[in-house]
Amino acid sequence: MEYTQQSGARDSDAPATREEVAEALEQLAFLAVRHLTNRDISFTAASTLGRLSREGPSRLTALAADEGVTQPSMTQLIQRLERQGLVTRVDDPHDGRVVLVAITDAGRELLAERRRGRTDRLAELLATLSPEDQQALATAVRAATPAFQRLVENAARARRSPSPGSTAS
Amino acid sequence: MEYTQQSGARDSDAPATREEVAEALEQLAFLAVRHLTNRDISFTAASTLGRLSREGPSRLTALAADEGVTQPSMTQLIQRLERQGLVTRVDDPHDGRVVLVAITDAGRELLAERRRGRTDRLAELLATLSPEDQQALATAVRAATPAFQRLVENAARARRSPSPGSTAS
DNA sequence: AGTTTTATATCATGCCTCTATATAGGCAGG
DNA sequence: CCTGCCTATATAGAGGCATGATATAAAACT
Repeated sequence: MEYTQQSGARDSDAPATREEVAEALEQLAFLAVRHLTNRDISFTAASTLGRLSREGPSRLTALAADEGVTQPSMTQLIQRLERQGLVTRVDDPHDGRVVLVAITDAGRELLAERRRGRTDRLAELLATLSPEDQQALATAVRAATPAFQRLVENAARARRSPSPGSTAS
Repeated sequence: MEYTQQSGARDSDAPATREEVAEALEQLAFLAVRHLTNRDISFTAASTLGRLSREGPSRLTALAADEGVTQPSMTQLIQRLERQGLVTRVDDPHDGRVVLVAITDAGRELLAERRRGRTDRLAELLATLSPEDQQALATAVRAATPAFQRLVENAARARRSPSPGSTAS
């Protein structure tokens, strides 16, 4: 419908190119991993805990599929988390093969703690910027959030049912 | 990097708060780690290769300090990278203790390949958005880039000389 | 010359993931 | 019922990636 914009020409007033967006995201990934990462548990561990927190008790295989790791990896991860008291495992009375994994209060507390830590560090970083820069970031974030939410949603969907051409290198 | 559901609709005319910016950056970071990460080599390995590419041959201890890992970790990492042909080690004629690590052509090619892969995946993701959303994201990225560059710069500086209150949880 | 500092290597350990394979419960067909 | 298949989870073995403690050798400093 409203595709009046898409011309082939690219002058200095043109919108950011795809490469530009890619560059920004790469820098952000770098920033995130370098300055926002806790080293207490792994990324997959934290992501799994978050999922258990949001979605409730789940099967091992479901978790493995959602997190994009193999089932044995998830078994080991859950064993470690259980050893740390962050999750518990309950047998499913309806199916003797199934183990349901649930987050514990300690697990929730760890999530909250990590979240606080990240937000605090981010606040420290933002505080190093001039008010104008802070304002610019805030405005850009507001403008981008709706589109970005959809992007994240699509990314999650794409992961659940990957298209044939997208092989992770 | 777990993000809980944004509860409560946000007043669309209110300015973005620091928490809002933090939230958005966290989500963005999550997306980047989750959907833009290659699993061929580790983050530290990729980051080290990138540094060697940008800054030329370096000492082991300098690399370890810059990447925030211990010297033995860097020694092992460099050994692996050398085994893979991505870096070479040269003795420093001026100092018999020193080993200078340099990236090889294969290393540069790997970096370029990873970059292409990320950009391609990002292009796939962006293509799932409406033209309006793509436009909104591109504009926001362009507007945020200068401030974000300074944020990254400050973050790197903060890492080199950490302030007393910022302990990684 | 002797001590200390610097640069790197080695060792033992633990996390995290993989592939391949094993066990065990559930479900059908005969 | 029991044989065979599918599904859910566990185990074994291997490798990458990080750690702390310690060793070795070269340089620097008394």
